[in-house]
Amino acid sequence: MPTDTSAGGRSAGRPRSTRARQAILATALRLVKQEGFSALTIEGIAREAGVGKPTIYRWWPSKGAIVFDALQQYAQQALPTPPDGPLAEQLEVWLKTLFKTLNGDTGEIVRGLMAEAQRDPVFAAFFRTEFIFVRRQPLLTLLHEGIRRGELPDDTDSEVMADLIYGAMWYRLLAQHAPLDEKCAHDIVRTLLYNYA
Amino acid sequence: MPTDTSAGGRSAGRPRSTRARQAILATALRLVKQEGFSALTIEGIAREAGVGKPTIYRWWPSKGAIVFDALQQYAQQALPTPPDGPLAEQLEVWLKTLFKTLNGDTGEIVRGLMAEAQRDPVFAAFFRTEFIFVRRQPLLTLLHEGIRRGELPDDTDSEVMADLIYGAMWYRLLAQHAPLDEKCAHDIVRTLLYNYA
Amino acid sequence: MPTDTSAGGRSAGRPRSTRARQAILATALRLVKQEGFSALTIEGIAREAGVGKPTIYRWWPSKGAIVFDALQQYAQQALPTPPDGPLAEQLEVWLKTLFKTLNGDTGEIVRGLMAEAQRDPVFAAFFRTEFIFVRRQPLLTLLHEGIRRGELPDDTDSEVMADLIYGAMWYRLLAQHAPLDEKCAHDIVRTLLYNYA
Amino acid sequence: MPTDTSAGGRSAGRPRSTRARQAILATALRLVKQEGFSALTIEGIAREAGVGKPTIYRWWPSKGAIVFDALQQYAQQALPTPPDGPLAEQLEVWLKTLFKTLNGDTGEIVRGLMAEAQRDPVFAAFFRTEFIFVRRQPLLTLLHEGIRRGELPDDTDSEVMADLIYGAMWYRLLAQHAPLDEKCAHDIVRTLLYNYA
DNA sequence: GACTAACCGAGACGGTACGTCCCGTCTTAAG
DNA sequence: CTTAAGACGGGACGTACCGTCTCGGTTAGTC
Repeated sequence: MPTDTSAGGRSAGRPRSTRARQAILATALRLVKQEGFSALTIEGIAREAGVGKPTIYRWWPSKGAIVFDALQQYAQQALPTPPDGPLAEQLEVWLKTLFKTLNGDTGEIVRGLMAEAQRDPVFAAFFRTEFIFVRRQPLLTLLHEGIRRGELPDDTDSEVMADLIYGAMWYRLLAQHAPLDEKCAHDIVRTLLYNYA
Repeated sequence: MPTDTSAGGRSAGRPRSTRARQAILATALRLVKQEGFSALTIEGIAREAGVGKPTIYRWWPSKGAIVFDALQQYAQQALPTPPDGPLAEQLEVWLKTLFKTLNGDTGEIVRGLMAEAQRDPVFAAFFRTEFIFVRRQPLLTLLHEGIRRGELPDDTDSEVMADLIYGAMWYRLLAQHAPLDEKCAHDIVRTLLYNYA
Repeated sequence: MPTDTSAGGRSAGRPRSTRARQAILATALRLVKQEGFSALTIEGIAREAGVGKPTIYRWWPSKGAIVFDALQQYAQQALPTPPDGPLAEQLEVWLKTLFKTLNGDTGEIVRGLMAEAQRDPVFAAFFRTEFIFVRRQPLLTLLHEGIRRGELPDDTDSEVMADLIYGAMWYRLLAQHAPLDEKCAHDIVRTLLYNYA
Repeated sequence: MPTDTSAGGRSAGRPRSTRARQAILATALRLVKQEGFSALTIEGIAREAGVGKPTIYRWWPSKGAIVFDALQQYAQQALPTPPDGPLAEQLEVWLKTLFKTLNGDTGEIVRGLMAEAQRDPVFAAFFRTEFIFVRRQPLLTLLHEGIRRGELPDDTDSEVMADLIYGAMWYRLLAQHAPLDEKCAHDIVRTLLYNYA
């Protein structure tokens, strides 16, 4: 999280152990996949990673922060921008890719992070800034370009549009009342862009 | 949750104490308001309610179940069906009422319940059935009638429409990146029903 | 302890810092007075003295060794030999002086050192040699002279006599069941030398 | 320590587990013999005794308190009063018995307790009352009777006499500069009662 | 009106994890 | 070659809750 591994202006002292950092992140990732986010404990990570607990607390303030970092490494490649084309098509492609990654360990992890944000206000702020807003941006860009190209009305509120799209995703992810499949991606776009499609 | 207060087919013995049940729910509600969902503990409820821990475990399987029951008592009246009128208007009124209740203790509680559902699969199933689906129903009804009245295209997928609407709500509630205010309610409806408004 | 401050046969390199040594001993003394021996930590000394932990470990093997050195500096002047006179009088004067120094920080430190010796056999050996035996010597000398002068029977076992005198002191110091005051000094001498006084 | 195992006026609740209490004391005793007092940890006792840490903390405030209780069970029989006879003889017999028990595990334990008393003022008070004073009493009684019988001068200060005797014992026990053997017992008595022996 | 079964409060139990402190060792750059 | 700095693996600390258990004591029905 504030895991500044770059030496920065540091002048003296033993440098931070890369081995420890990697072991912690890898172990956290492994355990969260195996046992689920809520069964993950800092004690457990330390034990399995062969690392002292204080080493973890020195660098991460909470379980959520560790898992967030682990996830960044795990799925570091940003979602690819969809190829040029009609907005509806771009959105659909983009959503299908997104949903695919969420139908696996990533989905489970992301659900856990959102749950953690409900119980830890400090992590919530971090999560909002570093996850929610970061992931919203490409979608907003896509929408803005759609507006510019005249595929959406000039007065479209792209923020609300983004809330509708990402909202549907989170809702299905968290409530698990329906799958995040290709049909879902298609239907969302079709419903939102009905009269433009 | 399985809070079967009716004696059922039980034959004899001391009946369940109403006092204990009420004390537990009231205390849970008070504590969750005071300290937040994640600070709530069964131990704490028992202590403050003057009740033995086993009495709680006898009747509720988890913290989430208690809070769910407490919430049902607290806000038992269902959201009133909006008066007849154009769908866009009905939706907007309905959303505004809904958002108003979520900007308070109820919002905090509901966030906690959703977070709890991420960590407890048993509670998740219960929550989905008794909360998610139950709350979706009135919205679906509203949408179906809109379709019937020709205010929405015949082939509108009301399920996806509900996902978009409720999704936006949950997304803002959980990510807290923007408020659930009257403008939000208005914008959601306007964006979704753009060409019909 | 093995605080060999003389450069010895060392050949080159940065010489040992006098500043560090003095800072460590002074800080240790200050902290042990402020917080007590058992609250003293090497980490704390390093922090307060502005010194690296390894610097401490390089020169002292244990907490006890540091405090011992600090005490030596603090109360370096040996107890003055009492003026000539009857043995009983000499002993009483000597004990009164001794007890006075023990009713203060020195007492607390010495108690801590003895406690430390119970848990660290290496320090125990050092403490026995450098403290216990060193402090016994003047008393034994006094007793030997008393015997020589005929104030004690020829066959007096001065070792046991020293055990009785120092034993009473340690016992009161450690068990704290009675004060180490002037009356105590007087009574010890009177009781031991009853028929000679 | 306040280990009131008797039910007392208790009215409700699961009764204290005798098994747990015995396992804790037995394990503590075993470990203190094996590893020494300072290597003993509450965590270790809990682990080896198959007991939860909180169960220990519920009943004993500190490591010292546990070991004290364990010692009481281990060596519960009081030192037998020596048979009638001349005071010197009684004292010598009594001391020899006492020293014998201290040349073994008991001595190690008692040393640890005294060291613990130096670092924990609460335990120190307890130890003084329940150990120091309790053990002094029989010695004082012996001395009083000696005075009554005229074997010691009427104005003998039995408290100081007790300090000398017990002091020598503690001094040798803690400083380990000389053994607590039969010769020592004999010499102490002979030196103290020189002109009466 | 006694019986009796299920309930109640209380609270101890074996556990697990928490987050902190300090240990003694190590690895740096600076002097 | 020492120093200040500070990270490291490790281990114990004392606390909070977990969910289970075992009590003695109510409290209705049912016999």
